[in-house]
Amino acid sequence: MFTVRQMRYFDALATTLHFRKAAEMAHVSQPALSAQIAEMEEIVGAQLFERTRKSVVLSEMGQRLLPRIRSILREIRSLEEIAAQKRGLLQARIRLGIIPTIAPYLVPVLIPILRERYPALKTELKEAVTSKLIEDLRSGELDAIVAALPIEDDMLTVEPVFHDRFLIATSANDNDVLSSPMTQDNVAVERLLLLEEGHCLRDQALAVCSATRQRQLINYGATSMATLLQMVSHGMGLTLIPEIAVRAEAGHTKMRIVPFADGEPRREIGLIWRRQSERREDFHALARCIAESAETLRLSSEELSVLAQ
Amino acid sequence: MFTVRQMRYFDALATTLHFRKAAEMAHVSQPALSAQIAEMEEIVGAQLFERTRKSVVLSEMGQRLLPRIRSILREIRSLEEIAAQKRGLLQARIRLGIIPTIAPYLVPVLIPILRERYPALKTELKEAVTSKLIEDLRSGELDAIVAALPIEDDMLTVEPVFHDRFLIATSANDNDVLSSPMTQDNVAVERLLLLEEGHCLRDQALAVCSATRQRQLINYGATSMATLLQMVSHGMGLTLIPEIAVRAEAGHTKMRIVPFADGEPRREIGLIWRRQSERREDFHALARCIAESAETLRLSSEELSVLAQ
DNA sequence: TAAAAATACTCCATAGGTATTTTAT
DNA sequence: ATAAAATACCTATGGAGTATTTTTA
Repeated sequence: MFTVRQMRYFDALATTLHFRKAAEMAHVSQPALSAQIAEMEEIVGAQLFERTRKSVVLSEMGQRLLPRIRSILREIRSLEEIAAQKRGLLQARIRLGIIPTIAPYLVPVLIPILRERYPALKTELKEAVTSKLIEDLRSGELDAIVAALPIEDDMLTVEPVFHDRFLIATSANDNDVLSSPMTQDNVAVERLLLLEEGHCLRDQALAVCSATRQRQLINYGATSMATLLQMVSHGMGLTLIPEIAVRAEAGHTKMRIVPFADGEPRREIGLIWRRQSERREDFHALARCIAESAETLRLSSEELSVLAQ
Repeated sequence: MFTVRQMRYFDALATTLHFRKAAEMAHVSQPALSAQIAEMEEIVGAQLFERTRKSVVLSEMGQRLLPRIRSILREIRSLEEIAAQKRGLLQARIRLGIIPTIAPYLVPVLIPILRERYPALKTELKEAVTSKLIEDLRSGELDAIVAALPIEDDMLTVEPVFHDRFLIATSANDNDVLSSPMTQDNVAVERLLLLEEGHCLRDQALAVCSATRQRQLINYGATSMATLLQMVSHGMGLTLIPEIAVRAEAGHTKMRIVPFADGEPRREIGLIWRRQSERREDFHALARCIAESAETLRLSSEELSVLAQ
């Protein structure tokens, strides 16, 4: 009979209706997936998918099997979670995804806290943009993710964990911000540097800085906060920096970092997991640790005044 | 995560609570099963079974997993059956178990009928005593079995298919049966030859021949109808022979075969499958073929009078 | 002809088997 | 001492990967 692996591949192919994409989703090569699908068809003695040049569609038999296989995979996932729920909180492995504008700042603080408080916990971390993380979360590749809200997904449960203020980062010899305090309206959009497409922070920055004048944008997407801030410190422009990133990034570069003069633009960071997950308690405990970690990254007014010089 | 195979082994071990027996039930060696259970425990990071010298018991984690795993295995079995239900009747593989006192006579007739009527059908046959067949049927190793009724099992559905008369077989030079026609009461129990323990026909023969005088039994169990009838034809005693066996067995041996003078003792043969099986239509079709096969094995009165000489 | 799936092949990890040891009563 | 499970060790197979061919719109 079918193996669990075969059913996973079947599910992927039924979802994508495309061998290469299904293989990608299943993290295997296309021939590996083809072989397993062929093996399944051999077993039932009938085609599961009808292939033509431009399309792959479920055969009648495939349609009959799909809901059952999905249901089995769901049950297996729930089995995994029950197995993970050892006695007690956070005693098992947790596979956590974190977006790139949080991970490098949060992780060095979070991990020691977890290690001290839950020594039996094994953490596996993955850094990727929100859309990729959500995909992996839904597929069961990850147990939970840390990302910026809002996230709307029927399959997922979202718990807000902390707020992260946006500040403005400019070159240290740039006096604009001192002469005329920056507001969300008067920020020099034509000098605004952004992360590359896909990062939620890029979109948030645009939303904050009255993105009506988007035509004037510098069309260069940095691949990480660190390179973005390198650019800023070399006088190439200015950018939004999340508060949690400041201490790590501002230390070794000559930058001026100031709050907005009007209001407090910020992003809300949440912990997200599959709705049917049986590990709610685990995730709540984890969320508390994350909130604590974020707290330690918050800047005091003394630090802020130094950075604004 | 677990493989289907591992879950099957887990189920077997949770059922038997004995590694060797579980391995037997799963048709693998004991170390193979041990290795897979160890692998599962490695995966969850906890013991699933607590082993002591005299007992294997489910751990707390094992208990938590067991119902889920059973449920997954049930779903997988149902998946198999849906897959087997190709369009149309008997188009798929059918794994059929038949008891040893039927198989050699029925199979040569049944197979050609099936091959002609359902050319797409793949049959896999297994011959074993009823208790073994029921075990394999329940475990999903077989799809259906042919055995003597009654069979009482909540998990199974029984369909009566045909009746099979019992006749008396004696050596050709044995004149007892001619001088005084045999009845179920006067049969010479002290000369009655039987199959070995485990065969239902042995018990039926005893029931037919007023088994009140069981002390006088010859304590020799033949391993098959053929050897039993060899013994009879060599004058070692007499035995009950099912009608379906007569033509095949009486041809090449010097035996006298006569009906009982009183009544018509007989066994009822049925087709049995798992209650939740989705292949009822397949099984009904198969039952019809079996009934037809049995019909062709029935003896005419002419044949009977020849055999009685 | 270009994209997609199938095929060919090689390699390695996994599961299986047999023989043997360890363990607990 | 004995029965049961674990371990050691070897083998075979299944599934993976890369490279390549076949297919069809």
